[in-house]
Amino acid sequence: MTATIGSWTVGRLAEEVGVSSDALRHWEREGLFPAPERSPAGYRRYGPEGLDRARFIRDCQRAGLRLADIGDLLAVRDTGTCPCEPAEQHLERRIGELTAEIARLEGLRTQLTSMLGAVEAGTCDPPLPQNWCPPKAAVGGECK
Amino acid sequence: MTATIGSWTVGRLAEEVGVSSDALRHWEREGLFPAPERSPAGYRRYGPEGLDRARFIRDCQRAGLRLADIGDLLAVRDTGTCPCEPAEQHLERRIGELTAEIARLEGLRTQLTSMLGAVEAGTCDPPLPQNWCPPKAAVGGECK
DNA sequence: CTTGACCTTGGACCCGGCACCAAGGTTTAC
DNA sequence: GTAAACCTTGGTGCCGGGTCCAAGGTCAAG
Repeated sequence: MTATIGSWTVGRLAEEVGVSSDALRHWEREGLFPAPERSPAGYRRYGPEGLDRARFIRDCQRAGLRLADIGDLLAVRDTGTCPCEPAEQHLERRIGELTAEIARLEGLRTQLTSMLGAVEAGTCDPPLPQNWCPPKAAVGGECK
Repeated sequence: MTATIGSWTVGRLAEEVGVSSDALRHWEREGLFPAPERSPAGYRRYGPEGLDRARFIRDCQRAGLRLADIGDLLAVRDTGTCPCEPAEQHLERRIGELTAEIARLEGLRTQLTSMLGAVEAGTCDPPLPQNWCPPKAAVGGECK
């Protein structure tokens, strides 16, 4: 309430939170940050709530949430209530995404590993790139 | 050698390989594909080697390699020798990347899972976003 | 008072891998 | 012969999350 002039400029706030001032301005443009008060000269002036908000965004980002999702959470949070319910949904969705992505990457890694094994063994035709070797020489694969 | 007019147009080749004709043209622009012969009217005409090449690129992509890497492999392949050695390096590098990424995602998932657990349990202050709850109400966290 | 470090704005650019567009020429199927 | 379905080119747009830039105003230390 008290418009205590906590008085952080973008740069200071950015440093405090550990992000770039460009990032802070970007968040503002994206609607995650309400337009802060300005100094007579037009400099952004943030109070403690700006610090809190920036940290919240940063933490959510570290949790792998996207800015749009964070915006959802902030909207709830700004009503004065906990964003726990929507957070739950976002977390669940994100966990699902992570699980799928991990599975995909693991499958890929398995594939690559077997390819690598084949390459090292000198048998370089069966794995996925069936045609490692140029078509002409494709017969007697004296590879490697 | 024999300039057999295999005669695939971009569209046909694209369909045959299972990619878009835009993708084929893109690959050409990116230097992965040599400029093909042209029909009198200027249409791209691909022979069997185009088919082979497109499939090679597609397969490498499926293996998670980037176009730039595939370009490296093709350069070797075009000398008439197997791209096995460079492929080995790319594969190893890529496997390393995958391993790192998988580890990162798993860490993230663990974190999110514990956050989710906390949210469900109603204890929503300790996990990463320390301040789920708006600062004012931060005291008696009757969350959820 | 000067120097240098900060701040302002809008916009362009980056990564990767295309997708989509317009405006026009060509080929093919009926 | 004509309409549909293809092809050509160069260009812009998209996703996400910013970064970097120029040109200029402001503020603090010495």
